[in-house]
Parts: sequence; C-alpha cells; structure tokens
Amino acid sequence: MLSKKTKYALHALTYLGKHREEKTVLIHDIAEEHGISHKFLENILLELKKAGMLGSKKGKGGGYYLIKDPKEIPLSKVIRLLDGPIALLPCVSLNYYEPCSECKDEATCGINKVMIQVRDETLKILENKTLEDILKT
Amino acid sequence: MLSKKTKYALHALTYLGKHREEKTVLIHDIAEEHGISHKFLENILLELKKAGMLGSKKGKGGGYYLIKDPKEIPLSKVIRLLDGPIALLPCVSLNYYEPCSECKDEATCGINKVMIQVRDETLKILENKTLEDILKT
DNA sequence: ATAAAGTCTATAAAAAAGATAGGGTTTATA
DNA sequence: TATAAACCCTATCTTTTTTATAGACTTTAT
Repeated sequence: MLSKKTKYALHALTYLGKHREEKTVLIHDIAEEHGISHKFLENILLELKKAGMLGSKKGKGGGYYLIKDPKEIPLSKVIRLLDGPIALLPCVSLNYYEPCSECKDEATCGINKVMIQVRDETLKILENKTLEDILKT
Repeated sequence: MLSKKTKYALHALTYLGKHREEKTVLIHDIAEEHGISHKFLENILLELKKAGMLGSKKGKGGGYYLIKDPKEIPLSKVIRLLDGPIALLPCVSLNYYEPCSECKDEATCGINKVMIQVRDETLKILENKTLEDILKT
C-alpha cells in the first residue's frame, strides 16, 4: 500500500493539475480541501519541488504550481520519490538495490528471478499511468 | 516492498518445494538454511498452514510439508496472507477495502479510478506467478 | 514596515514490523 | 509408560518506520 505521503502527494498534484489556469495555489487550500495537515503537506510539496515537478513563488501572493505536463509525471516517479522502491525485494530494485541477507546466492535464487519479472511488469504499468490519467477521469 | 514475513514465507515454501520427496521438513532446518529466527519462522509456517498451503505432523519425527501443487500457490495468495492488500490504496482493495479519509467522493475521484486499473493489472501478474515459477528457475 | 507565504531542520508521537519467550500438546520410540 | 522431539499458541518486548508537529528563517507584495 502507498504511504500517506504518496497519497497526499497524488492529491496535491491532482489539485494543482486542476488549477493550472491559476498562477499559484496555496498549501493551505490543498490541505483544507482534503482535510490533511498543513505542515505535513508542506514537506511533501517541498520534495515534489526538489524533484522538479513543481515550481513555487515565495512571499505574499506566492504558492505552488505544476511545471510539468501531467502526462510527463508517471506514478512510478511519485511513488519512488515518496515511498522508495517499486520492486518487491531490495535485491531486485533498480534504484535502491541492496542484497537480501537471507539469500545465499542471488545468481541461483529463484525468488530473485521471479521478482525481477514482477518488477519489470509492474514498472510497465506504473510508468505508463500518469497524472494525466488521473486528471482526465 | 515485501515484509520480512512474506520474504521468509517465500523462502520456506521454496525450501519445502525442493524437499517434496521427504515426508516432513523441520522448521529448524529452514531457519538455519536461511539464517533466520526459528521462532519468527514458526509463526509464519503456522499461518501458511492455517491458510491451507502446508500440512504438518506433530511430535517426534514431525515437521511441515507442502500440501498443494506449487503451481496452485500464486504469489498473490502468499502476499495477501502475510502482508495484506495488494492494491495501492485501501479504497480499491478487493480483500481489505476501507474508504480513504482524504477523499471527498470516491465515485468521482480520479486517483481511485486509476488505482483500480493498476490493481487489476498488478493482480494479473501476481496471480499468474506461482511457487512453480520460483522452483523451476 | 508589515503580513503573507514558502524553506528548512529538528523532534515528538503513534503505529507497524520484527523478534523473543515460554508453556502446552502431540507422538515416536526405547 | 517415560522421555524427548517437534509443532501449537499467545503474550509481550524492542526496534524501526511513519505520521505529525513546532518553530525559527527567508522572501516578497503592498
């Protein structure tokens, strides 16, 4: 399951996507709309900004705005950023690889082999579903 | 990512699958093979047994054994048992449904709609990969 | 100047995961 | 029939992760 961080990020991105004609959107408005903590959301938006999905304007009259086309924001990117690996095991993660301690030999481990296949197929899904898909429904 | 519980369960099932000619296998042997806690594994094997994947024999000379054909044990079943939902959000879980508090109206929520699609496609993968796939590699 | 709004870092609280403990029950076998 | 081996069951403790909060700082419009 996705963490609340990722879930909130998706809601925030959706909100920003729906308000693209406005110059900026306040954290406060997004938080209120979904009944989530302003301060918690603040950290999340900051991460999305650092990852290049959002822009911001400081000071009075400031706020956040999308700086990417929604179809350029795949779910895989949001999930990886806030939740970490998409792979089911560390030993098959492309972005967060770590060996599995209980596995004697990765090269001959059947679990490893199958999880690589699962990862590749899962990635196909999550790289193809984008913010645009969320916005257009 | 899978929890250690699920990971250990997969290792145990694999071990049992590889020792099907033997009548029973000791918890101890599985735990030692993978360097994991005997007592922790004990609880996991018990759950797998209650779920109908394993049989056991008590008393001296006892142990565990597979009571299903490996191709009848899909990853989805193991994951759901030890880790819970496969869906990315509670509001789209088939087996563990719960509404999302930050979502005003599920019926019109784009995130919900997309996550249903992701769930269905993920399920196709995890229902089709079975213990047999792990054993045969 | 002032107030509004994002930036940043640290810490606290809550929940979940991982691990351990120990007594109970069953069964083969000497 | 006593004993040791092995699974059964439940409770509790520890650690890690997640979620949430706090507060000081910086920037900017008016």
